[in-house]
Amino acid sequence: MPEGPSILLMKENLLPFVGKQVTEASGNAKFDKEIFIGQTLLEIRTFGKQTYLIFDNAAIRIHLLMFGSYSIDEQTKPDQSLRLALIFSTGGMYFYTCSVKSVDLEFLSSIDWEADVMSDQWNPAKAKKKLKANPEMMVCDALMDQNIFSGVGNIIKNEVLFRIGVQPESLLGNLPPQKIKSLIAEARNYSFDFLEWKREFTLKKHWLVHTKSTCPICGQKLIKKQTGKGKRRSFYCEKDQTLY
DNA sequence: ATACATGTTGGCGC
DNA sequence: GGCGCCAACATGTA
Repeated sequence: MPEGPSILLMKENLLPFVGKQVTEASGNAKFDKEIFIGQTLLEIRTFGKQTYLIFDNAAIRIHLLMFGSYSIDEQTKPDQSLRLALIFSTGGMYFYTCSVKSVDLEFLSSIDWEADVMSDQWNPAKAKKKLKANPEMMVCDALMDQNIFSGVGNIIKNEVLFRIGVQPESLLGNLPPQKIKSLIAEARNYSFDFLEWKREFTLKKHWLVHTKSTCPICGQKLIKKQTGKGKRRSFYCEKDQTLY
């Protein structure tokens, strides 16, 4: 489920509940669910991989992490994995094996919404500044950094780096300006391609390097390696992706 | 069946 | 106190 585009799709699916009143709240998430009963869901906002269900006095923050999932209108998984269920007169939303907590509305204003690569508020110039401030950082870590590219996950990371022909362990400070530019542009572009492919259930078919073994350009064997401080797996072509 | 994976956090040691 | 590294967690799949 979890990279930014998938979360945007989840939001779309939850949208019919906006304007509706919560009639029941349950699940094993450890926070005061009762206070949301009788409250109207005012808005759903996403920030990268996070989702905020916004009510009058507080918001519920949901993060699917690696294995989280959700369903609508019907509980589809064992009770034990149900973190949160919100029931409305028109149906319900169910969240499983994820991080759920309540945050006050003030918290929302502390979020740097301009860091969300899929947001209308996405600010490429600001991203550029953040990259400039970290010349020693590897580009693979930069892409995964939720303060810089909120919403980007490991799949997007691998595909973006292939698209722009940059080796994952390249240092930001060594990247030529036009590579920085395409890095920022493709982080957003690929996320939207991901969104459309995911919507059509053809995402995997479009992977060029992620989980692949040969380079689609030169046919050479791809390198599979844990890279960066995050030690997340990278798939890349030594020939078609330059180490800066 | 064992290992690994679309992710983050909290705790430990320095 | 702050930083960095790593274990822990959770579930489906190969």
